[in-house]
Amino acid sequence: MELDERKLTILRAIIQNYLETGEPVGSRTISKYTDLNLSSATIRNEMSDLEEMGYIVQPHTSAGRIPTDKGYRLYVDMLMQDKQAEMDNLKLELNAKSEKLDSILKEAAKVIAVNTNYASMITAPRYRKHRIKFLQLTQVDPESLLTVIILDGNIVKNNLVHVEEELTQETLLKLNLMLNTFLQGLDLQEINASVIQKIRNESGGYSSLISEILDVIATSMESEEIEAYTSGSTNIFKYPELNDSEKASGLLNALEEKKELTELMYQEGDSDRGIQVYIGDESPIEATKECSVVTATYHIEEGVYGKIGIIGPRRMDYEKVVVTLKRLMSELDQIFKKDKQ
Amino acid sequence: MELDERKLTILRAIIQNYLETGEPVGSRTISKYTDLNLSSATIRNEMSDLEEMGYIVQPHTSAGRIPTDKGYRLYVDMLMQDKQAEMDNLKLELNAKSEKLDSILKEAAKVIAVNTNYASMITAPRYRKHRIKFLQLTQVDPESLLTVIILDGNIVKNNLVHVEEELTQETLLKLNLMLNTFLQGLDLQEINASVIQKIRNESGGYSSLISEILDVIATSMESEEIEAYTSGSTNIFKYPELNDSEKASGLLNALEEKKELTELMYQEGDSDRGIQVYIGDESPIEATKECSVVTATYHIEEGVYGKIGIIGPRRMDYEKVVVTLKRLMSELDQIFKKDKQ
DNA sequence: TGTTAGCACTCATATTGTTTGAGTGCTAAT
DNA sequence: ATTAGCACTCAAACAATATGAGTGCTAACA
Repeated sequence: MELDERKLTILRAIIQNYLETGEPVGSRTISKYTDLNLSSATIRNEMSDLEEMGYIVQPHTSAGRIPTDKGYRLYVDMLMQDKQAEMDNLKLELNAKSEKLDSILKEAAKVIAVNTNYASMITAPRYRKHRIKFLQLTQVDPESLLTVIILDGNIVKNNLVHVEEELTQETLLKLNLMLNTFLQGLDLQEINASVIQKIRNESGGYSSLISEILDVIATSMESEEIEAYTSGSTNIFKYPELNDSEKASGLLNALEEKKELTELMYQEGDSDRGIQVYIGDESPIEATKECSVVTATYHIEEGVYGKIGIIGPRRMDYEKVVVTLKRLMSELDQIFKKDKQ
Repeated sequence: MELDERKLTILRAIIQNYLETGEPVGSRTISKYTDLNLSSATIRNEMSDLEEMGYIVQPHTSAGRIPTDKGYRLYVDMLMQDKQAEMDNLKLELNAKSEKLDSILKEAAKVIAVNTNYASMITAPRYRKHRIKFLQLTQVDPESLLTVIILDGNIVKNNLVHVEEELTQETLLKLNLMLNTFLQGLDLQEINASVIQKIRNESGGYSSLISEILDVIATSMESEEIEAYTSGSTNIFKYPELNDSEKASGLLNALEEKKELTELMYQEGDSDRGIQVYIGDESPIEATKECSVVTATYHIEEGVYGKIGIIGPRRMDYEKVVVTLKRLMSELDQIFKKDKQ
C-alpha cells in the first residue's frame, strides 16, 4: 500500500487534532477539519489503511484513532525538513543579569519551561577534558586557605582547605607560582605521578598541604556529576496522560535525580549540533518511555557544549518546541560569543 | 467537659492508629488496641466526647474518627515534653566528603528524605548581615578579571568581570590592597556613598572598573534568594491523601520554587534553636495547608543559622521526624564545630 | 472506480440501583 | 459507670442499564 498525498494530509490532520485535544480523533472530525471535502466514510477507509500501515491505532474498538510512535516519527520528520519555521514573534525573555554560567543556565531552563509548558532540564557544558587555566591559593584567615581553580571555559571552582599554621605571604607567593608553573594547561590525566613528584620536590616541607590541595584540585576537575538544572517539572500535571501517580512520580523522580536524563541527553549520535527527538519507546531510558524528549545542543566553544532537554507528553507540540529550542540556542550562542570577545 | 487520663489514652490510641493506617479508626479497633479493657460501646461514648471537644472528627457519618489539627497539636505537644526520645539506633549516614557547605547541605537534605520518607528542604545559612572578610581581584586572562569575595562564615562568592585592557600586576596589587582596606568588615549597609567616594578617589582612572566591581560585590552580598536544596520530593506520592494531582502539583511546585517554603521556615518566633511543627492549617502558607511541616534550626556560629524542613502528610510520624531532625542537627553542629577549630 | 449514505455493531463512559459492612448513637439492662 | 443489643447511616463495591461516539461493511451512486 502506498502512502499517497491524501493519506499524508489525513495523518497530519489526525495528529494535529490529537496534539490539541488529547482525545482519540474520529473520522467525522477529520471530515470537517480538513479541506479535502471528503465524507467521513471515505476518511474511515483511509484511516483503516493508515492503521494497517502502523501509523495510527485505536485505543479500543469504537474509539477514534491516535498516532503511534511511528506516526509521530513521520510527522516530526516531515516537520523537521519542512519549513524552517518562522522563529519571529516568539520572544524569549532571557535576561541574564549576571554573567555567571549557572545563573544563565537556570534562567534558560526556566524560560523554556515557561514558554512551552513542558518540563525542562539543562546541563552545564561538558568539557572533554578540563584543563587548568589558572589557580590561586589565598590565606583567608589564620586557619584556612582558599583555593580558586579556573578551568578553561571560565569555570570557577573554589574550596577551603584547613591549615595548621598560617603561611607567610612569601610562601604563598612561592606556592602559587610553583603550582601554576607545573599545572597550568594540564588536564586531569596529565597530572600524573611524575608531575606530582616534581611539585613535591619543590614544595619544601609543605608536602601534606600540597597533597590536600592536589586532592581538592582532583575532585574539582573530576566533577563526574554534570551539573544540571531543571525547571517546570510540575508542568507535567497539565497533561492527563502523564497525570497518574505512577507515571508522574517516575518522571518527577528522574527530574529530581537528573542522572538518567543526563545520560539520555548525551546519547551517542549527536555530539554534533542539532535537535534530537525521542518519541516514547524510542527513548533508551525507562523513565521517559511514556513521553517525548527533545534535546538540543548549545556550544560555548570548540568541543565544549551543553545540552538542554524538554520533557513532555508524546503529543507534544513538536513544532513549537523545536522552534523555541532553536531560538534559545541562538540566544545562548549570542551570549557566549559576547562573553568571548 | 474534662480531658481526663482515659480520654487522653484513647485519643493517643486513635492518633497512633491513624498515623499507621491512614484510615479512620473505629471504636472496636480502639477497644482492642488499648489495654484499658473497655467495650467498644464505652469507647464510643468517649469518642463522642472527644469529638465534641474538637480533637477528632468523622469524615462522614458511619465512619471511624480521624484526628483534627487540634488533636494532632495536642499529641505533638505531649510528645515534645514527654520523653526526649531515644536517639540511638538511628544512624544517619551523613558522609560529608567535601567540606564545602553546599555539598554538606545537599547530603543532609538527602539523608533526611531517605530516612523519613518525606520530602525535605534545607536552606543555606542566612547571615543577619553579610560582612566582607576578604576580597581579591585576579587577572585570569587578558580580558577577564576574577573577583573572589569571602563573607564571614566562609561563604565564597566569585564572579568574572570583563575588562577592556589587561591590568598590570602592580595595578592589581594596588586595587586589591585598596579595596580590602576600605571594605573589610563592612556589611552592605555600610558600603555607603562616602566609602564609595573614598574608593573612587584612590582608584586613579579605573573608575568604571571600580563601579562594576562594587556592583558585583553588592549583588553577591544581597543574595536575596537564600539558597535551598530539596530532596525526596517524590516521596509525597507515597501518601494517598496527598496523591491527587491538585495537591501533589501544588506541593511539588512549592518545593521547586522554594521561595514560599523558605519564608515559612524563617517564620517569626523561632530565630532560636528548636523544632517547630506546623500542622495543616496552622501553616501560614497556602501550599502546605494540607500537610504538616516540621522545621529545625542548625547553627554555624553566633547569629548564623540555617533551617531544615520536613514536609509530609498531616499523619506524619512526628516522633520519628523529631528524633531524626535532632539527630541531624547534632551531627551538623558537630561538623561545623570541627570546621571552626 | 472512487465516493458516499445507511445501518448494524462495539465498547468506554455515565447513570442508576442494590448490596454489603463498618461504624455510629441510643436505650435498656447489668 | 459499663455494656449488650439494635436500629440507623452511608461510603464503597458491584451490577445492570442507558448513551453515544465511532467503526466496518454493503449497496447505491457519479
